[in-house]
Amino acid sequence: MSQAIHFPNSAPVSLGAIKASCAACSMHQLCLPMGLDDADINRLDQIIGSRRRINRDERLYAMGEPFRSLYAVRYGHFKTYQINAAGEQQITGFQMAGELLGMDAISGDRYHCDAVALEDSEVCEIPFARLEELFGHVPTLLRHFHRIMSQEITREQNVMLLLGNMRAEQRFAVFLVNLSARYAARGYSSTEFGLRMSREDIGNYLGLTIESVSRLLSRFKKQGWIEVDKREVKLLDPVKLKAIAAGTDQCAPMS
Amino acid sequence: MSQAIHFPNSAPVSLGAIKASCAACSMHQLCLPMGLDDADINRLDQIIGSRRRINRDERLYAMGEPFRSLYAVRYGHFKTYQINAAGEQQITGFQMAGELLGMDAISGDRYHCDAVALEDSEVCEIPFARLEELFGHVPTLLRHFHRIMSQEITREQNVMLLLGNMRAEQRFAVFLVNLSARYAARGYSSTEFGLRMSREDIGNYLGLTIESVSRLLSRFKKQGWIEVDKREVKLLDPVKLKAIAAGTDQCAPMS
DNA sequence: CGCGGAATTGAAAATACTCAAAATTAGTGG
DNA sequence: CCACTAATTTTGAGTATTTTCAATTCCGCG
Repeated sequence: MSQAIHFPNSAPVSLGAIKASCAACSMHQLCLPMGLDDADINRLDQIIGSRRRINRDERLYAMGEPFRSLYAVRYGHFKTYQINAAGEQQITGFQMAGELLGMDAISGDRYHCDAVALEDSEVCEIPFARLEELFGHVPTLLRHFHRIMSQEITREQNVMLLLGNMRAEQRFAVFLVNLSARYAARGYSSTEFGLRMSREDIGNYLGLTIESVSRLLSRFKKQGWIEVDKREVKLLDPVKLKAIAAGTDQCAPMS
Repeated sequence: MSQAIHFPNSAPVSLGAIKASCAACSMHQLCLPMGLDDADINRLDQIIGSRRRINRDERLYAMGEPFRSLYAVRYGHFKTYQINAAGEQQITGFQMAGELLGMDAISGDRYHCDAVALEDSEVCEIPFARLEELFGHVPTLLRHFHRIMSQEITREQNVMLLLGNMRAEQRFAVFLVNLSARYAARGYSSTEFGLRMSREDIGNYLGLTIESVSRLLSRFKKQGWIEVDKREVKLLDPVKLKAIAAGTDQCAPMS
């Protein structure tokens, strides 16, 4: 935890000023440069700031800080959460490599949530003012940026559906299936992965208590749908899990 | 309810091809043209399609339909909702004059939810392809568009917080206070307004049953916080309601 | 006047929460 | 590498909030 302290005025120099390169990045098919030709990728590269390393439990940005940059996750995992007046906290998402952070800040010039690394991670800083300049010259980039923002809107609508209409079992199945699909898209196993977040984080995200999450995990294990060892998870019956997640599962849920 | 029937293939011709005019629209300070100078408003006017009248219970667009246009509400109210594989429905928002519909469709070229009028309403059609062209010429417009999308993201994050962390009483207070603020911003009374949506819609939006909403309404009335007559609501103690909504209310909630 | 959708109210039931304690795991320093 | 401590997770029992089911009531409209 020694690096949990913030140095608001110190430049992010952990790795020197290593420029990020979209062209060379393994995530460029999922991230902002998706669909750009080489020339345009180079233009994007030129505006992208340095990489920045964020250690586990460190904050990338905090609610209320002035907004200057979006961040693309290079590797590692983040969580973003909101806190209201009463101190109630809601995790609004878990982000992994290739995903963009900070889009909720554009409207108010300040970040609207906190972003914290779940493990040692690295991000590319994307100064938003320069990105806006580039939009005028690279229409493809602008179009793709709109898609990404729109995707974030639909992602959140799906979470609203989850929180508003689903019971605990279904919520948890949706959570597992969603992680599975995202790892698959990144070339990782869709059936075996480590949960980067605590049970508490999962519960907060799903609108459940930590105890409920723990019970769910035990029950899914007992049913033979998953295997769990600490934070390592193995999906033994992905079809069943998908059915539960979709709400099309026939079998009555039992204790 | 005679208008509850849908005419999917009938052209929206109710008012002929009346062009919308942002400059003359009372909502232009809240809507897309916010902050544009007269010259730029004119350019926007030129691309904006005809007004379109949508009667109560009619659909403006349906999930899966190809996306071509955003819509700005001129007057009236809409609800947008999502349906998943199992037929579970979640209302993702209620939109009123000056608000934009369809931003969730940009990512996939198809609308991701249904939009239905809660009362006889009118929208301006904004062909998205032409709007994109205009972005290249009117940076102020582009910047404002990004703000609007970003605002939608934060709005949804707030709903996530509501659905994930709040009990029924607080959810309902948030709902009332939010409507109040939005009417105030439009020059209407912040303490007296009609609910355009059914109890069922409210419940669906807030992740509660219709019975719970009804009980909440009765309880708030009994406490002297509001007056209710059918769908007309009067906020008698806005301070108290705001405190409950913020979660900073001191008094223990009682039955 | 009567029908039908919408809303209210009551009682019973269920799901998930709270509180409490035990077990496991991770982190730290010797 | 081990021991110790703190943090996280699991499990159990009892409780509370909200849902479900059922029965009215209210209202708009033909």
